[in-house]
Amino acid sequence: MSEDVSEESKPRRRQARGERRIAQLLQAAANVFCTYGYTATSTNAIAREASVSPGTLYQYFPNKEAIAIELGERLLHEMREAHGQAFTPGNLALPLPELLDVVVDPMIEFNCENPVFLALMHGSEVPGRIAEEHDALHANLLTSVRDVIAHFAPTLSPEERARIADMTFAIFKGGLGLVLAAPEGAERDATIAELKTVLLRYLSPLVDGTVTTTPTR
Amino acid sequence: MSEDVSEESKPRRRQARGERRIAQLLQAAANVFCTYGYTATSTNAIAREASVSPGTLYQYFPNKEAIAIELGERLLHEMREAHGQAFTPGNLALPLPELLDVVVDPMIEFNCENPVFLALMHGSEVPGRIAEEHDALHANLLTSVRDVIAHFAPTLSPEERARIADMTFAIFKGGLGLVLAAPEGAERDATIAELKTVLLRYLSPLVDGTVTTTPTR
DNA sequence: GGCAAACACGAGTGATCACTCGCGTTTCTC
DNA sequence: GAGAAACGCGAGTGATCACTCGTGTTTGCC
Repeated sequence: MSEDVSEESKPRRRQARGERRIAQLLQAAANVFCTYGYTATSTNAIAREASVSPGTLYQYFPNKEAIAIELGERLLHEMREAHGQAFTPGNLALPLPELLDVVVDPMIEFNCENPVFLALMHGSEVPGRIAEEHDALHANLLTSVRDVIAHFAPTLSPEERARIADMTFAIFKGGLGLVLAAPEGAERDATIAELKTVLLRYLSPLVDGTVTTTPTR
Repeated sequence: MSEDVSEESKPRRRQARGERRIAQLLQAAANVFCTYGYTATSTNAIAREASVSPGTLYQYFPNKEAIAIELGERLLHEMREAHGQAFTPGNLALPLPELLDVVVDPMIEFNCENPVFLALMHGSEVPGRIAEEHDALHANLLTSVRDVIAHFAPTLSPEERARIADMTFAIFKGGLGLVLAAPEGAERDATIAELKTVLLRYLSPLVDGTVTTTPTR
């Protein structure tokens, strides 16, 4: 109450060693979450992966959920940085194929380098807090996609735009799973190209002014 | 060894009441698996959902995994029945839009009526046995899709066909999630129609004899 | 009706998990 | 270099879970 603290009510001073331990523990948690999922992962397993005692783990995190939350928040922060520039208004002037590159590539790269992100954000087994933040991110991304669609196809009704945005994002998520499953290298690149082909064929008719009815017939 | 049994080594005679209990327990298991996921579901919770004591549950299933396996096998069996006729050679003669209807509709209907199927087959938290059977089904479906693609686009290389089949299936899975998330009724129907539009726009160029390079430009 | 077997129960059991505590070590501050 | 505080440890604790067992009830069969 009357304390003079800058950030929180608990003025816990961290040493450099502590920060390193936290990073090490989060990295270990990411590994085991990735392999076994959140629920099936024990805190002792995280500590073991980090070559640290259970007591040490609990010096930095009050409980198991807090580990996932901190990990999720850091990933979310990185994610926002990585994709934040993708939807800048300047990119709206790009033609569709180039816009797809600009938006899809950083998203895929992020998920390739942080596979735990999908593992954490996906299951219904994750703690409520993570799910909430994921929903918020999801909603943000959907809004951006809707805006892009509104820019390319202003004549569509809001319902149709929403449906197309949902579908576009669902396609991306499905393709992202394929990309992550593919071995790195030429095969992964080909899968990424294929995903862009899908999106392009789906969205191209909108740009050309056509309505949503069946094309090429 | 020397016993005269018709089906298994344990000639356990089931009464009608027992069969009813099994169905009741599997239904209860489906409900809780759907809500909380396999790992986070306790056997006591399943018994409680079925209004039955834990001891009764273990009279019919040797362990928790066996419940999921039996449930999975029954679903897999239903699924094979539901989709078995979809890929019959006769349907190959259909034009693409009608073929899509014939294949996609029963698949979606099955998953709408058995949402636990996706829940069980999806997570990396499921017991190994379920994952194996799911992989087998997945491989079967992919082979069927590959065959259809080979029929419509015989000039493509096997690698390209495999990639396109993978992508087609990934799109379907992504769209299926959307369909299940949509409220039943007009909105769900519209989502299904949109999913078919995606698949049609993606696959149409193959039928027209075009190669995989970017279209409409 | 009477016997055997299937069915049903629910308190109990051992294992495992998230989490704690007391104590020893390292690092910071003066 | 001395005191304080952060760090580190790992055996321990209570809760929960998968699963069992002894006992009582219902059902099928003669």
